[in-house]
Amino acid sequence: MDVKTKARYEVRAKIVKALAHPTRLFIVDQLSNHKRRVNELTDMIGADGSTVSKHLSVLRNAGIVKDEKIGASVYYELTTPCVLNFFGCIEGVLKSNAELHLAATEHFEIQEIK
Amino acid sequence: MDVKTKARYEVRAKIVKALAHPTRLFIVDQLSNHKRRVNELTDMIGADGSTVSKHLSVLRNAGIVKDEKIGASVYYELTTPCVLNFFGCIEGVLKSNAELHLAATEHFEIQEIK
DNA sequence: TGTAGATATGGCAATATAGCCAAATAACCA
DNA sequence: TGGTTATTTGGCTATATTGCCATATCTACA
Repeated sequence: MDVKTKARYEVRAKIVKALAHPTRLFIVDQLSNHKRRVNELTDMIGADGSTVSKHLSVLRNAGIVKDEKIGASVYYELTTPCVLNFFGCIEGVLKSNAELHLAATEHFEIQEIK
Repeated sequence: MDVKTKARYEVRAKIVKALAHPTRLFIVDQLSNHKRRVNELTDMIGADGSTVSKHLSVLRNAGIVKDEKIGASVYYELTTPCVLNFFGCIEGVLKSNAELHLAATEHFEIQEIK
């Protein structure tokens, strides 16, 4: 893999990596409809404020969310609704996994009966 | 976030995490058209065979690829073409990042001229 | 059977990530 | 100004991930 190709995949991996955490997926999901204050997100998540703040900065560095300061609060919103497509993609994989698992289970049962 | 919701996001994060590496994105891309032998992938990637094998097992554990042994070789293929949608999603974020960056640059230049 | 080729696994060191606490910064208001 | 709230940052430890080497496993085939 040449240097240029490698760089290409690294840029893309950075974005995927930013989404690769349950809390950050939750945040993206919550931002799909409304802007939210850090505070609101912290309450929903139930983690330390500093932890949530760091997750938000990972998302911001990847360009997935942007922030806007209003008064003492900081509001976060999705940079582009595109990311929501990720959820559809994930569901697709989950669905196919479920089907495979079901098939495997059925196969196992048939073997048991034999 | 209650236990059930948390579990829900953890399952999804596991799949995203499996894709969150440049080499693994490359592999998925390569598998989008053909099945490939481990050997072929190793040659294309230019890493140690054991390294590639471990990346493949990460993808397999997440249900993203499946393997089939034919003779002495193991062929890998995508479990579902769904994952290819990920690339479209990523490009969407990259595009929006590029636009933001452009806008930020323009804004900076205007300020400089003032 | 023995040897070669293809793949997977165990183990290890380097590095990255996560989450908490404490402290810094910023905005608001009495 | 001083206190209060909202958010971020620094620092630390625990844990996870990566990638290489050496080694094991499996298949083919001489």
